[in-house]
This record gives sequence, structure tokens and C-alpha cells, in this order.
Amino acid sequence: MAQKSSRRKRQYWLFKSEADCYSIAHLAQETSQTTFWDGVRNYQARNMLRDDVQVGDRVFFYHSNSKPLAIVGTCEVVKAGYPDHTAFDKSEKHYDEKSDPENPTWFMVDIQLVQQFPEPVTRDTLKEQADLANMMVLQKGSRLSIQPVTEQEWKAVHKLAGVKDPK
DNA sequence: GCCAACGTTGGC
DNA sequence: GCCAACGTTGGC
Repeated sequence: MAQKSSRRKRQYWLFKSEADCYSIAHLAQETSQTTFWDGVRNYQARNMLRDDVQVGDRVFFYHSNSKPLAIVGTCEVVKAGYPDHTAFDKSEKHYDEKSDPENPTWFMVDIQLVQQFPEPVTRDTLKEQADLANMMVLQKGSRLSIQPVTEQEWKAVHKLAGVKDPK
């Protein structure tokens, strides 16, 4: 029986972003190709950012509400949940007057670009895959901006993207 | 631009 | 604690 608690297995996520607002191209231009994922104002998503998303986890970057709807690449989580300071800044779009810096309501993580897919894996393509029928982002009315992804889904999407060895 | 789905708010 | 009204998300 191993004494040392085994390291938590890497988990997979999908983060949505409106491409007009912040696309993977924006991320690619950041210093160190790293950004903080701010502005999430939904409790379910907040809970995942605060409690579940860990350093080393992998993330699908999904473009929502823009064309083409697609998974456009992947990222690595480089900093786990910490308070989203934009909630305290009146000049910010996602300012929340009810959020208290002493007891923050909203959280964010930092992610770093791993790779942009050569071609986006479009929503239409995803929908054609029988083995992805249960993928959360494809469900009707799926509004969560932070979603868990299974390892099978992670691999299947890489295959569709023409990436042989997911990083 | 439309509208269904969903989360939040607030009156009771 | 219920639930109608409202605002937002996001695919189509």
C-alpha cells in the first residue's frame, strides 16, 4: 500500500470564450502566451475554478457565439483558483459591487497556450461523432462556461484535429 | 435577429 | 420557500 498519496490525475476542461471578445489569437499574443481567465460570474463555474481546476490540468479553448463555433486549441493550467480582482474594479465590465475583497465571491485561474490546432475542430464536426454525443458542450442549453471534459473526449478531439500525441 | 434554456432576483 | 419576471447565454 503506497503511503504517499498518489498525485491527482490530470483533469480536462473546456473553457468558452467569445472570439470577438477574447480569442485564442489574443492568447497567443500574450506575454508567455499566458492569461488569467477572468469574468466568470456563474456559481457552478466559479466552484470549479476555485475547487477543481488544478495546475497541470488541460483545457480546450472553445470559441462560442462566433464563427466558426469550434474548439480551436489547448491550454495548460499554470495557476490554480485565486480571487478574480476584476470583480472589485468599477471600471471593469464584470465588476460586482456585492463582491467583497475580504471574502471574494469570484475566482479565476491562469492558463498558458499549449497549442493552436492547425484547423479548428468545429461544432458541426463534433456533432457528427457518435462517441462525443454526451460531450457537455454539445448538449442543448449548455451554458456553463467552464465544463469538465473526459479523457476519451480529450483524445477524440485531438484525433479530429489531426494531433497524434496530445500534450 | 430570434428564441429556448437557464440562472438570478425579488415579491409574497 | 415558492415562483413569476427578468436578464443573459449562445446556438441557429
